[in-house]
Amino acid sequence: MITLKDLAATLGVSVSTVSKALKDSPEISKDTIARVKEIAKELNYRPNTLALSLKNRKTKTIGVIIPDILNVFFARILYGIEQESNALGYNIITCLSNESFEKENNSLNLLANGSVDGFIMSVAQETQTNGEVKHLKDTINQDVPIVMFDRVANDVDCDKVIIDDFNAAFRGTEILIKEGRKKIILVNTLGDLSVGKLRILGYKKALEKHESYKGEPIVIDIEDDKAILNDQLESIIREHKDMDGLFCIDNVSGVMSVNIAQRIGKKVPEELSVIGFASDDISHLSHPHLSTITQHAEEIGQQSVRMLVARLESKEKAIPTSTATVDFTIELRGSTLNK
Amino acid sequence: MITLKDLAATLGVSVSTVSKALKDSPEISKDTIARVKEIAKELNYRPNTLALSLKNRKTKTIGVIIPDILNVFFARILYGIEQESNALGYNIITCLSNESFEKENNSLNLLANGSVDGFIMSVAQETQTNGEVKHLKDTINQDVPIVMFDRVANDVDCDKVIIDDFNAAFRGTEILIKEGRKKIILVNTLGDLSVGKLRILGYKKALEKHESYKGEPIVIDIEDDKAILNDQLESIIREHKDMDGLFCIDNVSGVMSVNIAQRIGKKVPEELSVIGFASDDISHLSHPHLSTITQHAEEIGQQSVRMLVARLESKEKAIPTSTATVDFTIELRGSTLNK
DNA sequence: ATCATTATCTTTATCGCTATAGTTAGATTT
DNA sequence: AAATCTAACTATAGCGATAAAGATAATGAT
Repeated sequence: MITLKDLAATLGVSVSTVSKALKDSPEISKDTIARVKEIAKELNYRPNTLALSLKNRKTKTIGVIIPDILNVFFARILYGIEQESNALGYNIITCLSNESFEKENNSLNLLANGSVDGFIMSVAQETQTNGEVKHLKDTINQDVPIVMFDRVANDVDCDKVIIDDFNAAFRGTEILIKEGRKKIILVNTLGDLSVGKLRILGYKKALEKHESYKGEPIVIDIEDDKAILNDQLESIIREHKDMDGLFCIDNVSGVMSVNIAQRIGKKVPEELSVIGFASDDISHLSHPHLSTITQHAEEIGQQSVRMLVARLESKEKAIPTSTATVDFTIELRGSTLNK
Repeated sequence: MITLKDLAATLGVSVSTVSKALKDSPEISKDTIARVKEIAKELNYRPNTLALSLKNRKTKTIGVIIPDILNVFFARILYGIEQESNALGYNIITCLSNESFEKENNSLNLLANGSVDGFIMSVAQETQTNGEVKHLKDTINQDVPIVMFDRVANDVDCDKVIIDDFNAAFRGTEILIKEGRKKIILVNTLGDLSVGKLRILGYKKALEKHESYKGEPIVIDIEDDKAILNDQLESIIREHKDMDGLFCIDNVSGVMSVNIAQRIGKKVPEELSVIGFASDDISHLSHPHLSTITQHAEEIGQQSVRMLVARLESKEKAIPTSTATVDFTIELRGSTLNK
């Protein structure tokens, strides 16, 4: 690695002259500036970011903690985070918590010591289930700001970026109701994640609000294990012969359900209308294509970065925290009647 | 942020005493060690990684450059990289090149100045198409080692981790031949990526080798654009009425093809046998499920980390580079006759 | 009692960089 | 010609941490 010292030695001047020359300081003669820059280019000098970070007490680096990178929703968010970070001159250090509290905690501790200027994260499932928040609060108290997205801890005061899951599910359910469906079932693959709970609430609220709908809400919890997902869904579809509306709140079970229903002779959308949540393009993998409530995952990532950077670069230190809501869109395809 | 200096001030001792105490140095009395540790814990002291990296001239950080994080294959590899890095005590800085040479180049330049100890990367499509290698060689010449995975630059001398794509395609094609298929078509969605070329070669070689197969190889290039993939595939299936074997070399078109064929009345696997490449679980999204050549993506990531860390931590500086081949497995499901 | 030895700390230098505070020699002022 | 100024540098300190070298007092050896 080439350092200022090396350049100084080659040129026979002092280190500080080189440093200043590279910054076009008026203290240095044009001639020297030119010579320094030439040799710097020739030797391919690159300032050591570490040293700069140490000196400036900021790293221009964001720590990102993703619960599950194999989930396309999160992959897309990471994509958005990376894009926007880059645009604003920041790098990202990515950590994957794999839904584990311990890994999440480790990552925070490991990086909250000057390695990153702040965090962007979605809370791990385990953390959320156990209601752990101390590690999050501690980090913030050490003056390392956190922006949470999607899965947020309500009792932690920090910037947040969320989808209006309640409303999204409400609107999605309404579509089925307005088709005149009589028995609309919600299949929950999200366990007790905050977003899942909100979606279930939205679904229930919609059924409640529309007097035309006579039935009770039916929420069926199943496991999000790809090996058995198919079988679980098939059982549900076979058992509930009179089900004519199906609301799936993840991004795989909807596609599967359409395919299963078609195969076992339950016509979609005539006999069964299906709507799902989506953050990727697999809606094309069912026939008919799945109607979805589409989350703008990249936008969530971008927005998170913007909020964090705004805080990091703001002059006043104590801007109040805020929560941004990113829009969703409803994309109707062949699995519902509406077109 | 709490520093050694802070601890030293609180305790009324020197900075180096604190430093040594925290490392249980025999130079420091047990009593002092205890006092130091106690206050360090109380104030939640965490050593500044930046300062350590600067001092030690190593960062325990790996730069990872991923061409396309929305591709599940790469997401899985990242997953493997993160896991193994973590296990070996390394952090990762993730950059997404989005298949662009410029972004790839920028990332290398930005980090190859002491910010990372080495890189793990897959070459961007643009880089590969244009045959750019200078930036890669430059980085290595600056003593920042690179491990390339999957898409590798043949004329760069560095550690590599690959799938034996040629052999994988060869074996996959053989399965169709042995079923007695008479017209086996390969659909290429990978443009001129190195891995695509190898797979096509393997396919051709298999047809050539088996004298029982009379036809010529047919390679159809289509675009990997999700919006039109469906239509493109449907056209192919409709046009080639006598096609009875279909080899898809990415991880989506196979699933789509099975679904399309079934829908338009071409029975799978009786009239058309389909096999695809896969790195994820979408094979379950077709009916019958897609038979696949499965890449062990996580393993590729893990292996890459192991090779890089071995080089970084080796005493001798000039270990010769090597290329590791990660196994694939052939998983036969319902889209082929074999069971 | 004198010198060497320990135990236990402190000082200093260094990693690469920058900001601040010197230091020259030559030009300008009076 | 002495005093002042300015252009163009150099030296120093500090970011946080550590290793090497130095310091000091108490202990032990002879």
